[in-house]
Amino acid sequence: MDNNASPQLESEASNSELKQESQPFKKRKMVEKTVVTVKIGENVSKLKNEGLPSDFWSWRKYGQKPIKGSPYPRGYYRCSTSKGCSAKKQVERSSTDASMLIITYTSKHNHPDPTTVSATNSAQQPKESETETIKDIPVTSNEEDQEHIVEEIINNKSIVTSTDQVTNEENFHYLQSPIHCSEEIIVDQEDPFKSNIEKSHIDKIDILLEEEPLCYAQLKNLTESKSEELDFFDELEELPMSSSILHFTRSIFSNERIPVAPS
DNA sequence: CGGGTTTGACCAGCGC
DNA sequence: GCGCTGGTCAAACCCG
Repeated sequence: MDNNASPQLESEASNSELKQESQPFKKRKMVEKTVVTVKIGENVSKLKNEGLPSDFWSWRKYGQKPIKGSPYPRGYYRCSTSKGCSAKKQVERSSTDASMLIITYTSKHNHPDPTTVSATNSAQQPKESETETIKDIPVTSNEEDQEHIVEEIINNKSIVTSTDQVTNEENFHYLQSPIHCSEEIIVDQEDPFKSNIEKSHIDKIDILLEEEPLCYAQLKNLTESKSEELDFFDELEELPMSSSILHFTRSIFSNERIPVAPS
């Protein structure tokens, strides 16, 4: 059934991977892989509860496995946006820091960005559904704008923290070929919002937030409700992405631009 | 009813 | 060669 299943991906422990289609001489390892480490806060779960998707792509979970050495299981997701899409992601919690999410993206989407498509279709109806339909339409056409904004921010070096020095824009090179890639992008959810954004890019974020007020409101409300924290960890194991995280990941992946830190 | 999640079984690579 | 472990499959179940 799943042909791409043959070149099974290895966990981040193995750095070299391969794409079976073009590299028949090896079986495992060498699939395009991008590891994104996301630091999460309590609010994350809340957003999820609101019905937001874990990503702007549609992901379908097809498996979950306990990982040796980690108390948390790893979830396996496949892109369900398009049938033939081989894009996958693995989501697990860091064994050392439960507040860290390790999201491993593998393969590429072989179809256009859904938000791009929808944006194209609806051309411009920026304010049409933005105000109240966020629950039903988690990804509005506005998000593309937000995406660009966030992407700008990223390119201006605010998101990527730990590898910041290495993966600066000039050092970014984007995955074009199925060569190796075991890189880590630390998306510290608190960092971009607290330190960098609040300071330097507050304006941009403001715009961003204005475009999606509910999202912002949620974020704020989330922090307030403590009882939800438990829920958070509970659900985390299944679907960990928050909208804010998704903003960052979107900005990173939507254009097939996967920053790779040279090893 | 369609799409997504859960979960046990199976398969295959890798290390010893 | 064998066992361990990670990755995938697929049937059953759940939910909107």
